[in-house]
Amino acid sequence: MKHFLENLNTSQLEATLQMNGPMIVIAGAGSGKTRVLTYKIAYLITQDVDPFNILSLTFTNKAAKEMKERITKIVGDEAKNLWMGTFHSVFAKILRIEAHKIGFTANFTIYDSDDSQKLVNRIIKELNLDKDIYKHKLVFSRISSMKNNFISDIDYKKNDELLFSDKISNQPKFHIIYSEYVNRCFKAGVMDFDDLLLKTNELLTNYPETLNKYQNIFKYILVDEYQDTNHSQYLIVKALSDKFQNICVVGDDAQSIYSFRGANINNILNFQNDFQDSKIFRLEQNYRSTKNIVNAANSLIKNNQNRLEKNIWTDNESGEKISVNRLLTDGEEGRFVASSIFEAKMQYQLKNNDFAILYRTNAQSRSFEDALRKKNISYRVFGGLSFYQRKEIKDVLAYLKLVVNVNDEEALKRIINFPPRGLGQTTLNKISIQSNKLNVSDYKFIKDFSKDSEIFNNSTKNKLSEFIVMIESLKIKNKVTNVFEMTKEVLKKCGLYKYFNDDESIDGINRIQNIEELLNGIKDFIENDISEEKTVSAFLQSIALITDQDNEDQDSNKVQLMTVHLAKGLEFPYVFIVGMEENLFPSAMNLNSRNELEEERRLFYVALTRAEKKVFLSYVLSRYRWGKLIDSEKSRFIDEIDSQYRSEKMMQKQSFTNERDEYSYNKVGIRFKVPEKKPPKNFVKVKRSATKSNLFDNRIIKGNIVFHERFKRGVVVSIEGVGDDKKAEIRFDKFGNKKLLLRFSKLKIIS
DNA sequence: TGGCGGGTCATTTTT
DNA sequence: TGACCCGCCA
Repeated sequence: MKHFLENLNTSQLEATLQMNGPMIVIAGAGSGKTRVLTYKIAYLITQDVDPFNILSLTFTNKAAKEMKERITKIVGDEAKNLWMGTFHSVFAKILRIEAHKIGFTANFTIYDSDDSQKLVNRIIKELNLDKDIYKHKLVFSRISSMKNNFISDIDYKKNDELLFSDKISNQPKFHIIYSEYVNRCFKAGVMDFDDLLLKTNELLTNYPETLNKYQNIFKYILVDEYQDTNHSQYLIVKALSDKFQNICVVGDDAQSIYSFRGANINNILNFQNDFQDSKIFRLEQNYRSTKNIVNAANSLIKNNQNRLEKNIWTDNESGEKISVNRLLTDGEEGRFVASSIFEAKMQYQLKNNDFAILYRTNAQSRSFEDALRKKNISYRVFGGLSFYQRKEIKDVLAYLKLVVNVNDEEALKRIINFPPRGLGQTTLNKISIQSNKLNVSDYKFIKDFSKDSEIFNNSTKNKLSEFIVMIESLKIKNKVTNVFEMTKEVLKKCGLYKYFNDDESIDGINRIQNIEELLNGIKDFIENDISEEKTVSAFLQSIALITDQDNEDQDSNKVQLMTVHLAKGLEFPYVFIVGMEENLFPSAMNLNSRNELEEERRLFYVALTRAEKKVFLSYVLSRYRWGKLIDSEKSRFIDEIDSQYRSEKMMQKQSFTNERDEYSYNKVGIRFKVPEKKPPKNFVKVKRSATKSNLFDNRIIKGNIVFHERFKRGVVVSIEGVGDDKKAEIRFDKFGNKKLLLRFSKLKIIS
């Protein structure tokens, strides 16, 4: 058998074999950086480095999982012992071990940004601050940015400069919100996403022996996507690697696109100054794209001043020039893309998933969805609400969180009156005031003090005590059973199942299905997850830091629609980059400084380099934004691509003006009449989707006998509506007549 | 207590 | 345009 290292080119091999000392791998798009990272770790293991001593940090759970699998294939099960994961998940694990040192218990729960924002919002209200001046979203993002820069609420109060800038921006009370937020999280025994990094830094700074312990564990540290690390992450990496200095970071400054979340491109630009005697490796051969695409991307990124010099090249074929297309409106843009996909599919026998449509903002997806649907091309929109962010799922999880950590304020607030049990806003306000006064959590106040309190009437006292009894009994049960049984118990005992079941609307049915999906997921966790623990706590930990991007049917044959940000790290044969207009891409909000504009340009660079075979750019002359038709002009980025790598086509003015899509166009841009519009058949729309459950079969016709997961067997009485609104009235054997929206109900046609 | 309607506000978002 | 939040009213 060929040795695994023989799969590498010279520069990849050099980077892989360099074991010790600080090193940086500057890896251009498509240059095999993941390969180097995996092989490097595999190589370390074959050189007798204990996997327990290797820490490998990635930016997504998916990336970590894939990398671990690939390493396992090379070195076997030893790979299971690697410390591999996202910054957040690895340090959450460590924080649980060390929790007592920083005043937490190992059972701390984690607030997602939704929880955090709600808390900030409540604090602003409680402090009687003007919500138009203190906008909770902005306040929270400032808190987040402070934490990411390792500025605690205490540091903040001492910093005259920051306090002064708050005065100038008319938000002098910001520091009060900040510290109240921090205190409330502490009292609730929760950490938010940023805390997982901030508290890790506090731990490593304040406890030298703990720092020493982890320095000795993590003898080798590898960081992927280093260009997107923030200051907090930088400090952690720096501290942990300080003893052995075996630090390897991999990244591409040209693909740094998350500065708005605190990522600091200077981390990668300054690496060589930060780490003395570091070695630098460059991966410059691109294996992904055609010469035209690589050269076009190079010519674009040259316009950035702030970058590391490199020369990306490829041995691949020249390929076609980048096609630049001007359309009249966003509607036409949609139809243009759909027709182009349709034609290319026919002409070259391509599949739907050979195509991706990338846009700057989620709101742009609509015109493409409409057009693809009309052309009967199935597609999938990525992004949007994830499964675990859905209301009904968060409700169930809130009960589980409360069982693990009764002090979790957001969890309690979420479910104390859900399903409704007569504990409304008035009661909650009273509880808040009292618990704040006594400086205890709401739960503790209700449990220990509400009985003797004069402020509640007897009926409220009874309801409160019933609630406490319910939670306490769940806690007892939780000691002896697993998360699956617990969830079923919660659904039954807390009235959730009944509540959702009583709702017979389409939404209600959909909710029940989501909850069943959750149960399936939990069952899967119990049966298949490698960790031995099957507790509620272990389950919550496993989902707290995941998004369900990877929860999808990967190989499904659909055109993929997503933002450019989401496309990072992916590749597609044919890529449409749409909305190439000033104020949209580059975004109007990032035109105020060179740094902002350069990030937009890097974003466009990322978009271009996703493509293997061909790139289509499009821009329109006027577009609907926020309900208004506004004039647009061509993005400056188009002209920044060297003209020898692009070919501009101006569509004839009339070519895409027909709203009803009776016309299409041929290769030279002349319109022709589409023979006849057929009703959509077999298309799939998964808008803002995250589950597989939204698939539906549009072939259903009157008279079909169908099977529904919940209502079992039934006969289709009638069909009404079209597209997304298509509904079927079905006479179920056991449940009577129901009208179901086909796009939600997983109906199987029996005959 | 919760349901409706009007006013407001709009990027990107691996955790 | 549409999603979301808040406040008013039943």
